[in-house]
Amino acid sequence: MKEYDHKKIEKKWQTIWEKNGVYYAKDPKNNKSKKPKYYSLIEFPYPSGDGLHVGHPRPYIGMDIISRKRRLQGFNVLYPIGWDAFGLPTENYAIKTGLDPRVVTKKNTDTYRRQIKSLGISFDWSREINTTDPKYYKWTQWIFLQFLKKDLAYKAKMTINWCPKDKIGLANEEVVNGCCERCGTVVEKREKEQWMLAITKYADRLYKDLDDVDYLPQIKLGQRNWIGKSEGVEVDFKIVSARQGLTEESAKVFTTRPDTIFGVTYLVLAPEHNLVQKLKSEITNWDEVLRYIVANKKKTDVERTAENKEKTGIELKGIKVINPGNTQALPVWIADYVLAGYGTGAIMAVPADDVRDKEFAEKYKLPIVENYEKAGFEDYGKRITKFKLRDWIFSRQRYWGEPIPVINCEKCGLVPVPEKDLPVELPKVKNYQPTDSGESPLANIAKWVNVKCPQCRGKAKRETDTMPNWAGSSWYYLRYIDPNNSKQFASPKNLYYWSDSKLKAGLVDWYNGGNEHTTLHLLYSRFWHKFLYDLKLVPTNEPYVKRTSHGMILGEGGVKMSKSLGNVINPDDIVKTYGADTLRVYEMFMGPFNQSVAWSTESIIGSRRFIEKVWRIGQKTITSSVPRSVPEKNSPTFALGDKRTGLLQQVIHGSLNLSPEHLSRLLHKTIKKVSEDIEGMHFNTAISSMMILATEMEKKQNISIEDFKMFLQILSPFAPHITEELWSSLGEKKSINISEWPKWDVALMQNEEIKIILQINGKIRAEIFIQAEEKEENIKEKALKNEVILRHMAGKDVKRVIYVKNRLINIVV
RNA sequence: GCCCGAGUGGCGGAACUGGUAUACGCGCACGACUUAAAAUCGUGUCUCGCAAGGGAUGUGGGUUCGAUUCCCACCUCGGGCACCA
Repeated sequence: MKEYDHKKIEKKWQTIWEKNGVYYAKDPKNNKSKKPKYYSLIEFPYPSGDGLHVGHPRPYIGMDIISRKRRLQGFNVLYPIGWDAFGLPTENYAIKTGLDPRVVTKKNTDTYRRQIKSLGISFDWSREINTTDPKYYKWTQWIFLQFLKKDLAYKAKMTINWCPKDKIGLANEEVVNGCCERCGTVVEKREKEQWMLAITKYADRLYKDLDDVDYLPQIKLGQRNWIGKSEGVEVDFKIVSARQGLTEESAKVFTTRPDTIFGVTYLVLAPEHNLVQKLKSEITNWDEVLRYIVANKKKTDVERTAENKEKTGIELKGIKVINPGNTQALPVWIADYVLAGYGTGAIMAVPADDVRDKEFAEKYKLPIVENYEKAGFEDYGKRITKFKLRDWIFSRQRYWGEPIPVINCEKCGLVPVPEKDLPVELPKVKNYQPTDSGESPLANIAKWVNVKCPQCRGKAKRETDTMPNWAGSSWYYLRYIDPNNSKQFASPKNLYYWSDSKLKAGLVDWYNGGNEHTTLHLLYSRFWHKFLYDLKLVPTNEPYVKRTSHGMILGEGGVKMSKSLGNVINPDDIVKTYGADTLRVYEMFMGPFNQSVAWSTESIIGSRRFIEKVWRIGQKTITSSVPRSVPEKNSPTFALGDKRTGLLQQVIHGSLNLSPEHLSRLLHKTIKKVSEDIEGMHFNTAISSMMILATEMEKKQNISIEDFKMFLQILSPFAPHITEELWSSLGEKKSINISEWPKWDVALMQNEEIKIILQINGKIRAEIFIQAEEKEENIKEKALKNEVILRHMAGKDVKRVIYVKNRLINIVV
């Protein structure tokens, strides 16, 4: 018997697969097979310097199982990978070491590629992309220019987060609890011109079109919460001043509860509200008000949170507003609990019904009207829809990102870089540290910055801001479709081919990614896709037909795996000791795919034992085999996972030697279970059922080659190397990867006898066996005659007998 | 504070739309094989009880013939958002 040598087998097949290109997807021009297309996608990794840890491959393995199954089901599968390589860690590393980020990225992607390849994931490596490759980001810049053309990219003065120690502008994601993520210094606010993308123009569609896609419910909910749609009414409150009476001005208030208008006791404006400045001359306590506004503006995020969100405010004396509901004059306040950026920046306060208003009213002794009359929804204003979503701040003052392809001309203003001049390549610099002024390090490269204006040929300067690292990942799934196209980001022919046949529904058939990306990345890429759709550059309205997510792999003991905790497990070590197939099976077996699970090196051995068992059965089958078995009628039966009767237990533990019919029955049940479990990503239970089958196969003296091959096929997406090796040892000339997914035979699965549980008042007392087609009355009669049942029922009357088909009988006494 | 997810053996976890709770795996104990060890195989492994039988799915209620599953209240943990009117 041949020894199972995972190193030899895995290396052998990985080399053969790569040489033969078995996992290459076929594009329409070289595809004559008429196979339907299937596009499965994982979130392409950020290649960090630490290399892969065991958590990274989990989604790759999950989608690999889906992709491999699809190939066996006869699809032309596109399962690509690339690198989302722009970003902070590489840049920070460059600042620290002075190394060129390009060199660092090359080194990191080489490591990642080698590690991922060692796991036998069926990626189409011929389509590998890298967001930092000028040939790639040419098109990221090109799409930006299209946004600019449509006025969806614009510049605006924005308050940004500024780290005074690092002298650098921070993205919101880089601010943790009001402090700089890198050095922990309290972040200040600074006004700066920023590039913005008008995602809010798409808010309604991004919200509504979720109805048409197949995302997990919690993912849809995450998107909806983030977009934050609320339906309400805009109500006008006329302003009266003590000096001149009724004014021309009115305060517009947005409310989702216009019915509470009779409960309004005061009005609150955000301190930044422009009405405050407009009414300056009418406000009798202006000095005091101005002091409050200035003090409030100075506050950092840290101070605001540290104050435990105690609401503060000040009354605007000398002015009142008229409640359109009951013409009552109400006081007007400004307060920090009203946000300038949402709604109209003004609220009508109903302290009886709103906890925040109540808290404020109690603090400042404002009136509270309980038990007021409710109004109709639209009686005092017009219906309006408001979104929480803000426009996307699209510029970063960083080096390692796509340069924004715009030129600032003294005469012409902002001029887009002509498309023929793309890409605007990142120049090499000596120092990656940002400048004191908060500009990107690119601002220091005079040779690169100073250019001629493309319009007037006069003196001009390049935009030195770069794009956020969300940019390259907002459209990468489109580039895989045509990765080497130098004329377009992808050809219409390829785009059309890889789109869902129903069109509009989406393009990627199944996209799996992390929960942490279900808001931003998913929303951004949907936004870009819809924009490209409006330009008729992509054939579908949505990018992803289906979206699922995976849970993280945590370190031993359930804490996050991190370098600082020293609990990082490198997959290289596991592959070396146990093999890629074992690692794959273990990662899928350890727990539900969509939940976080703690790593346990101790438990891997179980998966390795299973793989070895498969190997032993394989060796046995190769040397001696029997023809395919046919089940006999009336043979004893059992169900998967049925332990109570002890029958399966006896089977598993060998005290009962299973007939070939049983094996066949169990095999077909397992085929069904595995086929269905893969679709629901219940990989753990799929493996469990194959373990049961393998245990039983090992008990058998002889297994038919046909049966064993079917087992290998359903196992192959999980453990591709060992199954390919055994498949070829059984004389197959073609790869198991292009064989046909086995179908379960319902006739072979059926049990002749069914076990029925007998309960009295819901308590289990006994069990009986019935024939598959037996009549209900007969079954009930049998149950009532059962010895154990009679004993328990002595002296009691039967009130009801409940029969659940093929399951149980409950006798109520 | 709000939203989402989750609480089941020593551990990771099973249980389809309310119908045999603890599948599968790890660990542990004992046994077989072995000079021995490893590997492998076998037996056992929620709990009380000699048994018949009873009790257990975070806690307390409810609905039901029957609840891990549905409803209400609460507790704990994980994740997200932070005054969104």
